Amino acid sequence: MQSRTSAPRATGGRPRSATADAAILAATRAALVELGWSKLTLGDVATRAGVAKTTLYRRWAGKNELVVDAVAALFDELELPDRGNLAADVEGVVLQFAAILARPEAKSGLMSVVAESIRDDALRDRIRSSIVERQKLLVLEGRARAQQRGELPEDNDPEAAARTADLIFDVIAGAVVHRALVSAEPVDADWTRSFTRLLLNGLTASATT
Amino acid sequence: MQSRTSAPRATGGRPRSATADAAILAATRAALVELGWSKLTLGDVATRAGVAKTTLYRRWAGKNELVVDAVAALFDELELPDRGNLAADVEGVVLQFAAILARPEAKSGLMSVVAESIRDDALRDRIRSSIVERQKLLVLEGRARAQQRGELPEDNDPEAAARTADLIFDVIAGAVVHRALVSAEPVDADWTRSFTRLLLNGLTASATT
Amino acid sequence: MQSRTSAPRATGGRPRSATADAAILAATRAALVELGWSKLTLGDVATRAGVAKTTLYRRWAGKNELVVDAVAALFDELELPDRGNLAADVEGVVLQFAAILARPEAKSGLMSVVAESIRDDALRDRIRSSIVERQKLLVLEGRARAQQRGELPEDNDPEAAARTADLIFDVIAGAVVHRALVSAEPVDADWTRSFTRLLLNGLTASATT
Amino acid sequence: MQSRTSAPRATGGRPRSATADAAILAATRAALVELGWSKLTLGDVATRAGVAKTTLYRRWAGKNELVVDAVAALFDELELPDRGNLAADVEGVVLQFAAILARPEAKSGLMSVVAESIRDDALRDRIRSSIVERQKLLVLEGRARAQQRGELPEDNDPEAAARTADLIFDVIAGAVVHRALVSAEPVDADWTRSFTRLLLNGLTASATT
DNA sequence: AAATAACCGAGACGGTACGTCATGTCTTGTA
DNA sequence: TACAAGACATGACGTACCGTCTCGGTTATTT
Repeated sequence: MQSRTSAPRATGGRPRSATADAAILAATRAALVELGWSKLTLGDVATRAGVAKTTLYRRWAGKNELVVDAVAALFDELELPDRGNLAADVEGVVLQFAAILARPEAKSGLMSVVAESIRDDALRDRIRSSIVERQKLLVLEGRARAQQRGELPEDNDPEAAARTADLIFDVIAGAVVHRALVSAEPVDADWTRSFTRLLLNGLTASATT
Repeated sequence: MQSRTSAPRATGGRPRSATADAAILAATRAALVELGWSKLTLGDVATRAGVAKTTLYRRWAGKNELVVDAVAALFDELELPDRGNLAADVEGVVLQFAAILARPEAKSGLMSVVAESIRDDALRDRIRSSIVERQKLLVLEGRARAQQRGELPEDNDPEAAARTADLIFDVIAGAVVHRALVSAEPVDADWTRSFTRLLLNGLTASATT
Repeated sequence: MQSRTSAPRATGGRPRSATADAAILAATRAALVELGWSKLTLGDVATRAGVAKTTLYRRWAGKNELVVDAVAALFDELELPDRGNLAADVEGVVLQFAAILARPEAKSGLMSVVAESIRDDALRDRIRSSIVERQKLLVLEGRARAQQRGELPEDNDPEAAARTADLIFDVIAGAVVHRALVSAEPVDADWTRSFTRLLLNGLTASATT
Repeated sequence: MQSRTSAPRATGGRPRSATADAAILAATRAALVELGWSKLTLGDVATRAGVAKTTLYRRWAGKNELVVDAVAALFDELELPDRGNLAADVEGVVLQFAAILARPEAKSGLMSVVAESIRDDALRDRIRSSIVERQKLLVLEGRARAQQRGELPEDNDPEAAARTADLIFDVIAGAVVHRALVSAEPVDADWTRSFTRLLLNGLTASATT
């Protein structure tokens, strides 16, 4: 969502085309759907967006950064409406997450940038800040809401609470991604219900153990 | 683990060098460590292996297939020694899996080929048969062992049992991979214990629900 | 002498390097001398010229076209100074032609492109327009001059005159090339005088026959 | 016409297949017609001849030598029947030579091997002995016959006679080849008659000059 | 209004890797 | 020992993209 050069133009000169960014990101997603990550070329994206290749390089450092931004936009729609109880909230976020993962532009792009991020710390940070943290916030928000409802106990030890939140996040995100992209099976209502039951039972039982 | 052309040479002609395969896979892993997936080139692998590029293309269709085979070999060492009880068994396999994922050749390779497999069904099958199914067998084996010990009830409904096994597998593999590669946090004894407690509590509680 | 894309760039974009063409053709001739046609590679020419291989392919379709242009440049120096009489003119052009053929870059290149042109009409046209026609013009010019001097009769039948010119041209060019490249004997003053006497005697005698 | 290893097999072992040589040369000519010199590959020739590539390399050093032999066989049929007078003899040999040059296997092969021979003395000797000298003999034979008939004077100076024969040979062969392969015009009866008149008039006039 | 400055399109540039092909050598098993 | 089959190391092929650069031209702000 953020162009490479975060600092706004200091002084005079022609301002950057406002529409170009959106066109480029849309073109990137379209190219991801048609070609997939590995066949996607920046020249092709530029052509699709009706933009010169140089314009593209002026705003993003490379393919990775561009695709992160293009995919991150898909996660803007993630939110956590209050469905009344913790189980329903979890099922809601799982299904929402799965719905995004089902879209081919997310499928093709997400795993590829994660793969690249393994050897590129800057890219990992970019992914974390624009995609992962946004998901994690939902977990924290859901827990706070459940604590307000009395479904979960208050945090006595903040550090332990953070560790638990990380664990839960890895379990949710990991399981859904693995189901959707590795096992390539649908994340449907049945699976979601079973998974949620497993997770919440584990949580409440662990809390008392 | 398996070259592209599985059928052995029918008739005459010089047989394929037996040592070449191993040299190529080793060179591929070395290149993965040094360069990562995206910078790895087949020409470089050929040079490292002391082999002609054509020899490489004669045996694998491309980079993806080669890397799958090279990475799959890492998972050969996965096994499930009987540690006496279910929790210990789960912790054992999680740590073992995490140990493999911690190796840079696995890190770089695994996610990349999974990302590519999204648009390539043949590749997905190859990954499934040579990597994923091998992991899943451990889950099934662990469950059978736990049932023998009386830690888990016998399967009444085989179909439901299969669904549950799939769920557990996605949760274990997904959580470990997400922790290790996305969150980039260590899968240490602490985390493993917490995760295992969550999983097993969830399982036993869900079974009675 | 002429790059593949004769039309100059219509609109914007970086202009083609002006010096590249000359550098490439010179490098081609140097490589012809050192390596000969069959060992000459475009990659090597590109390296010698300090130019990328793609630049080379952007301007010429392949080895044949490049070598034709490189060799054709050698024939730019062909001219027909007025030596006062027909015999001297013929001897002059024969010796000039032979001097070019004696240069190793011409030797290696000319026969090879002619050989290739047998199966490639476009190449034949290229050779004709940039090499052969230039030689033929000298024959026509020499005849016109001889007619002005009264050494040859005026043309009554233009068509017959054209046929005769073609014949003379094939005889001169063919004999010189065959002597120089097939027989591999020197085209020196003696041979040239004998050949010219044979040709001119044949011409004048035939005209009256 | 001659395999590389002229010495017959000295001792035991499986004898060379007698039919293989002929099959290979025929396959070479067929490939020349279909593909031309530059696209012809030894592997393809071997396949066409139903022969292993190694067999081919055992008998010829490479593409050049093979093609020379294959093309040379075409010139076996050159002969000089006595047509009664010198002009008819010359026209006969010109037309015969042109008929061979009109065959696509000769067109494609001859110029190419000549081009290669420029940088390869061994190849030049091979061409000379198996192709060029055979043509030159016809010139000498024709002259002897004309001298017997009284159409040409006897040789007083043998060295001068040899020089003249060389000149005539270069003129005939060069003109015909240039007409056929460079100008790409037909060597028909008209052209042959004109050329012969030019040549013989030049010869007789020069002799008296 | 003029000058300045950064943007824009187009496209050529030096490179790198691709996947294929041909060369000439070698290793098999069969005759 | 020669043969057919075919794998092998080597290295050129022509193509596609990479990321950079050089153009001529186009907006904006600053003087």
